[in-house]
Amino acid sequence: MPNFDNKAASGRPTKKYNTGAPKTGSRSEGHRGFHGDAAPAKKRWTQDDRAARTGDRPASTDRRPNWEPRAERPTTGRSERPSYGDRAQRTERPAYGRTERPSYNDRPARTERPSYGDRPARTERPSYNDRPARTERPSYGDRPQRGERSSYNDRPARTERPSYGDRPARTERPSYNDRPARTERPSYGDRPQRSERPAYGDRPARAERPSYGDRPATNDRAPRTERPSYGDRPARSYDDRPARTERPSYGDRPARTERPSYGDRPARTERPSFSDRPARTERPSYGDRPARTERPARSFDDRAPRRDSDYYPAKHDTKSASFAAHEDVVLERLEAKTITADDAVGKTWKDLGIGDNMTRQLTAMGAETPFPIQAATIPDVLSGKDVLGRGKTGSGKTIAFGAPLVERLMENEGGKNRKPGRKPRALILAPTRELAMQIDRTVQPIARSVGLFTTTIVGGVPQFKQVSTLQRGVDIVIATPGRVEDLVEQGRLDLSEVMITVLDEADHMCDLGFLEPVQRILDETKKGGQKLLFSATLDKGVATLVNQYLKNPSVHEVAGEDQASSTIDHRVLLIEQRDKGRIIEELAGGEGKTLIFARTRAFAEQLADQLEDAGIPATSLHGDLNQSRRTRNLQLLTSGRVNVLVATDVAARGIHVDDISLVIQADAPDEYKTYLHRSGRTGRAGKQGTVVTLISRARRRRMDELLGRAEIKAQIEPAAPGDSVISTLAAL
DNA sequence: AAAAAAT
Repeated sequence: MPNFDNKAASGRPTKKYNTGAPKTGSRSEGHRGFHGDAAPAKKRWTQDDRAARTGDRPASTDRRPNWEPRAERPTTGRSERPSYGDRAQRTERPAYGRTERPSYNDRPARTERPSYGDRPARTERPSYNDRPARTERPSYGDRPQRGERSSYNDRPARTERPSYGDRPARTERPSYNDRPARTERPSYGDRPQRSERPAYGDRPARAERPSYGDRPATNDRAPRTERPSYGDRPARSYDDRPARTERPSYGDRPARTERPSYGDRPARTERPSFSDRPARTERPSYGDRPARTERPARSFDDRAPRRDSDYYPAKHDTKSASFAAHEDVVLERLEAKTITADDAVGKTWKDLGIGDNMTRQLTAMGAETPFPIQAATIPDVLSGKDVLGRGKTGSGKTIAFGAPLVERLMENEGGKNRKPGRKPRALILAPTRELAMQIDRTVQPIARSVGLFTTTIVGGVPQFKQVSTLQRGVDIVIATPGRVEDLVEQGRLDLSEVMITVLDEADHMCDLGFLEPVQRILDETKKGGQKLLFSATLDKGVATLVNQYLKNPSVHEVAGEDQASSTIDHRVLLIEQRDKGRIIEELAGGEGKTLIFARTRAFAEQLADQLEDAGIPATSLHGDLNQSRRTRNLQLLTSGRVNVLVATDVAARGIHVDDISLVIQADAPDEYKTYLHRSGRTGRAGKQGTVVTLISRARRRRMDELLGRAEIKAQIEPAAPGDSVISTLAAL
């Protein structure tokens, strides 16, 4: 059972409804609702009974959430007060609620949260706003799931669904009376950009408002320096400003985008992280950006040593002699402390410095003796050194950093710091939520065996549970970057005591889109803290972080564990594009568990649908699904209720599912590292696995080159639907 | 293109 389920079960009280009137018919004295022999026979209500009753008793009473005081309900009769019951039935209503994100209403009450007033405005950070809003993207989240249509438990919670058109206006509703009035509430740095918001239809008409038409243009306003700087002014939150209607209209000001943005103002030296980086739109986009070496150093990155342009060769510059030379240098560094599998033979956990309790736990988890990568890295981690660890997919990296990390926290703590609200002392970052949760499943029992606590801090899931766990006190945080940043900014996660930081899939965490958040997070951790970087494809791409944050790291990898010695059979099928669907159907129809990789979410979803239509139970995993569905769909494959999962690269790295016998790459990867990670989902723990990559003939050359980089020997052959090659592969 | 925060 996934541990986050454990937590859900052990943690906070669940919402209780129906706490009001006792039900009649209790059988014994002393129970509420006991009527003795006089108890009236239970009668089912007919439609007519119900209709007759609704006049004096609002039907929705019983569904009153317990936070809504009954006494404050409007006194108006039901007929005047539209209730939930008057809303159209589900099927009649328009398909709202596409996004299914936790709504405002699910979040902790405002008053429980710290003021947001003094944190930097959201617009200063590169945001996810750059990608199309969820509602603009095809959403697969709320469709009835393939094969699961019977259950409506998954539909969005009531409060998440819109269609509130006929509800009383916000201010008239009693339930929100106790929340601060708008002007008292903290600033919503995260609200949509002005230009995205609807017009201010409800503010006073212009003629009634003081006109600012004559006001000098923005640029003529008092120069910035004379005004309080947003950065260092003392908690002058937006709370202090006058209520909206009292404020001057901004209608005449230039549109926001024309005004000097926060991003333009000089960097705040006091608060280097979370604020100084350039706005995303100012940064070159991925497509346009020059090769790494040509990019100017990021403006906020002054501490980083200036990059030597030769040191980071362009990605595809294989023919350059200097590249080869440098790569050798880097590889040499990385291989400096290679150990062979033989070196680990006969080593015990105790030999490596792992204590008895943890050893018992590790043994119980099936890790009776250390794997080579664990034998290699654990002593150095325990000695407090920064470590780079490279072990092939499925070689046991999680325990390689997890076990010594827990051991170090133990030693460092001396059993003293178990106070509620203690700050976390270790942080493990992963690129996907599923991976973070999987790591927690491994690390949590190890930590618990010595009385330490972990929590996952990932997005896509309500914050509340995470925050209250943090408040209770946690020693190890296992997280994805976005939510960590969010909570840090909210002041609800303090990383200043983090003495060990692990980057799992470290090379990926250095890719565009991850690197800068990771840098900001690392900046929040304790100065001089230990850093551990692990990946199956650890390469020079991590040099940026290594130079910036690591001190004399020791580098470990395990020799003799290259792809050649792996248990994976690599096949490439040259196919006609139009045959792809058919061939995938034939391949996926086999007995064993099959994981199919598609390049886009839409294609992943389409393929899953297609397989279902062809009578092959399949499910999907990609970023267009809400988190509960992602978790569940992955669970469907793990549990074996479904044998085929179609995923984007969200599932490429780190995800462990037992006994995947076939990996199909419906779209070939662009990067050899992606190939290695995808194929690493099979052939785990010494088992046999097959990877089939479908390509068009036009891609043959690129594929050859990619396989060369991955150091993989694959059989490449043409194939068409119905060919025996395909059925042979499918049967495996 | 995907992923990582919501609204």
